[in-house]
Parts: sequence; C-alpha cells; structure tokens
Amino acid sequence: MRPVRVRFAPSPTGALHIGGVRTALYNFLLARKHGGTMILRIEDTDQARYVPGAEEYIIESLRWAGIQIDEGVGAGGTFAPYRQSERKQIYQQCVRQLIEDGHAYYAFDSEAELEAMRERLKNAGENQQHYNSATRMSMKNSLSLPAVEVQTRLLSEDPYVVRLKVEPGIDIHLHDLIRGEVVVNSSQIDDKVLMKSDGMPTYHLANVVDDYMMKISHVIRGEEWLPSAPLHVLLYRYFGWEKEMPAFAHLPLLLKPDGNGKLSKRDADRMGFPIFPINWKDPASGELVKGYRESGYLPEALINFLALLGWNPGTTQELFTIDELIQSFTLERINKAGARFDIQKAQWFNQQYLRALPDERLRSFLQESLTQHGLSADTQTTTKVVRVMRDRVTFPQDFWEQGRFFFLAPDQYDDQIVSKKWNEESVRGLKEISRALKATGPVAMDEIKATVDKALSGLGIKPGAVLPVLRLCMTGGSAGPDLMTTIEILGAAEAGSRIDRAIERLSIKTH
RNA sequence: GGUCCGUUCGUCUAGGGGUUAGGACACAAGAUUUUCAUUCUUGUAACACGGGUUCGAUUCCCGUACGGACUACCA
Repeated sequence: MRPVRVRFAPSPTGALHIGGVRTALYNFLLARKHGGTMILRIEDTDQARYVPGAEEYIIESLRWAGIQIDEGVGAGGTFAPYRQSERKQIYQQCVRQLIEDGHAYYAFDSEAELEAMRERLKNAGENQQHYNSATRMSMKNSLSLPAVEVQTRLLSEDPYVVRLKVEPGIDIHLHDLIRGEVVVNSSQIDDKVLMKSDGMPTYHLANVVDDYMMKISHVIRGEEWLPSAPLHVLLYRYFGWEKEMPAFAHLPLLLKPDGNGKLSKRDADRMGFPIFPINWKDPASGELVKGYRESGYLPEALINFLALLGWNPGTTQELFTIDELIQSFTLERINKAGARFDIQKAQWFNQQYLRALPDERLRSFLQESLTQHGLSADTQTTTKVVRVMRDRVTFPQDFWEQGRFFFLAPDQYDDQIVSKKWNEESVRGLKEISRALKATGPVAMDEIKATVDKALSGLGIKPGAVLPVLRLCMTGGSAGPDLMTTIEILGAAEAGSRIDRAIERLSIKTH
C-alpha cells in the first residue's frame, strides 16, 4: 500500500467555514491513523476572489483546532510550492502536453458568444447547454477554425482559454470510498475550461495536476465535488496517470439546523452561533464575525463534536480524545447522508470538556474575566469559586457570568423573591443572622450553617421563610451554588454586610 | 430542466431478511439539592411512500415522493 498523503485544499476567498474544518479534520485523522502526511495546499487560482488575510486565517484556525499540517503552505516540503498561484508554469506545461496529445484545444469565444450558444440550445429545447462534442464545431476554437487563423489568434493579444476535449459516449466509472460505484457517461460532461484567459488554471486542472505531482493517495473533500469527480478521472486518464490516481471520498454536507439546504453563515447568524473557527474581520466590510474560539468553545470539544457529525465509531462512545479519534477513524464509517448542524450538541460537548479541566485551567478563565472587569482575587478564593461552579458551566466565561456575585455585591434584587418572601418576619431573621455572622469571623461552611440555624431557631422562624431572602442578599437572585458554601466563600463579615446593605436598600424601596 | 447523491426518533446516529429497532443530544416526569445547576432513574419519540423478491422486509431490488449538490474563464 502506498503511503497515505492527504491534502486540505481551501481557497483563500474568506474565512474558513466550519464544514471546512471538518473536512480538514477527516483528512488529518486519516493521515495520522496511517502514519501518513497531512498537506495544506492553497488553491488561489481565482485572482478576483482572493481575500487578503484569508490564508493566514486558515492556518491559524487549523492550528487552534489542533489539526497539524505536516507539509504545505506554512510548513514547507519537498513538493513546494504549495500555493497554486506559484505553480503556473507547471500547469501550462501540463496543458501543453494535453493539447499535443489531442485532449485539449484552444477556444476563442467571447462571453457573449458563449451566452448566445446557451440561449440557442435552451430555445431549441436541449436539456443541456454544454460546450461539448456536439457544439464545439460551431464555436470559435482550434478545432473549428482554420489552422492559420488559430495561429494568428494565438499570436495576437486576443484572450483565449484551453478546453478539455471530452470524448463522448464513454461510461466513466468512479469508486468512491463512501458512496461506492458511481458511473457517469462522458456525454454528460462538457469541454471544461482548463486554463483561463489570464493564464491561471481552473480548479479541475490544478487539482488533478497537483494531486498527482504531490503524490496524494486520498482525496477527501465535500460532496459538492462529486459531480465533477468523473471529469477528474477523465483528466487522469488523458494525462496517463490513471494508475496513480488517488482514491476518492466525498463527504456528506453539513445542513442547516432547520429547514432545507446546506449550512450557511446566515443560518448561524440567525440562530446565534458561530460559523467560523476563530474571529474573522472581513477586510472589505470591516465586519467582525465572532468565532468558536472567542465564543468559549474548547478546540477539543469542537473537534469531538465535528468528528461525530457524519462519522461514528460503531460503538456508543461519544467522548474522544484526539488520539482516540485517530485510533477509531475509518473512511468506511463515514455516513452518506448530510448531517444537520445541532449547536446544542456542541454545547454539551463543551460542557463535558470544560468540567473535566483541572482547577488551574478553570481558574485562569475566571482570572481573565476578573482582570477584564478590573477586579482581582486571591488564588484561594478563585479556586473555591471554580470548584463550586464547575458543574454549572458550559463556557469558560460562565464562571464570571454566573458567579460575579462572588466578587461584586449585588446592586439589584430579584423582584419576584422580594414580593414573595421579603416581609417583617424574614427581615427579622436576616438581622439576627447578620449579627451572628459578624460575630463569628471567618469560618467553614458547617459552622455557618450552625450559626444560621441557631439564629433562626432562637427567633422561632422557619428556615424556609428566610433562606430564599438570605440568598437574595448574597447574590441578588434565586439561583446559585449551595448557600452556606457561598457564604463561606464570601466570608462571614462580607455576608453580614450584604445583608445589611440589602435591608437598607429594600426597605427604602418598599416604603 | 438535466446529471449525480441521499432518506431510521425533533437532531446526531447504531443496527440489519425474523430485534421489545439500541445509544447520545434535546424535551418531559420523578428522586437528590430548602434554590438553580449537576447527578441518578424513568418516559415521549423513528425505519418517507408504493410495488416486487421472500415463508417473512425497516433491512435486498425497482419505482414514486421528498431533500440536497452540481449544471461559470468560482472553488
């Protein structure tokens, strides 16, 4: 078996889509599984759509996601260059060969002429409007025009393209690793442009030439390429490279969470989740689009989620380290049908991964939020907070979002609790608890509980009448970690003064 | 329109000629937690339809429907 060499080959026309990350991931997993090579090739043959910064963005995104590149742009390698715009001469040479062998030809038709041809065929009721064996002789190209004229045109400044001369009536068989046997008749394939008038190759040409030259063993790409795969097979054949042709695996698409169609940025925006791996600032509009990284997704969680979107190990295991993914991954177990994108499942994965992190890591998340808000706290406190919050969070920022009261006394109190539980009796209880707390000094949770119990039983008040408002004094709300633990972390003195503060504020409000 | 691809709970999926069609997310209920979350238990919920083949089809075959991709000098 030949060495596994796979490539992820995005075009730098913008930010990397989350579906692209999954494609890259599957390539990476296969490479690692077989001790092969993961290659990053940049397909920048469309100068009009080139977006500055996109290449760097792709590299940084993959790096963040933990998808390591062994060879290619940013990593170097023996098959350099890996940027297609730098390989023009190679394609030109290949295309010249194709023309000499009679598999390609020059075409001089203008855009208007092409449009006219399609219009003519459409009006004639043809269900395909192709530039092909049936129509090429009525167009302006090196097959239809006299040799002299062709020479003149080539030597003039007039633009021209090179087209593939597809021989009709041949069944092209393609074995896809995911879909099995696919057969397409060559009459369905048009004389695709191989070389554009600006001298750049099209995707089809560059892709085949590079995969061959870079000794790619498996082409793993999105399903949108399946219809043109037979064309690529034809190219390998015409080049005489069919024996070295890579194996194909066309991945199912990522679909919208609701409705029909493939997942788009619009859907993500509409439903409030990221579509790009990391922040993307559109250089044209200046718009900043939030990424998974900045939204608080851990790369390991995102990868785990993505891996299972269209692939499964055949067991009930859901949580995978990257090494386990590499171990279990096989192309055969990739699904055929498209997968709806479900952000809730991604969140669940994030929660699983986040809570499994050591205190130290979680503390640093909290610390970051504190710094952002101009606050500081000692290690002992942040450790306690993180421990009591760890089973309650989904994102790193939740430690702050849901635990800010550990560092900031509430300045607002939940109206519902106030109207339901704030009364003369509960305030009497609170006053007693405050007094008792301030007298005890810093103590542990069970002592606080004893103090509170004693204070209330002394007054003959039931805990149920006071505890909700006690929490209200501490956090401003009705939800949160265990109350006594919360008070322990706050400290008895702070707890006492929060009670006083609440009584002062709410009494004014109610009068 | 044409070509190609697809179709198991709401979602991701396992399974496969005879199964109580399994798991996970989500949802719901109960228990724990004097709160909320976690955790645990339980529950609701699926083989698109029609023909074949077969003793038997959700599984194999063919159609239909539905969905998707492609149909550029874009990738």
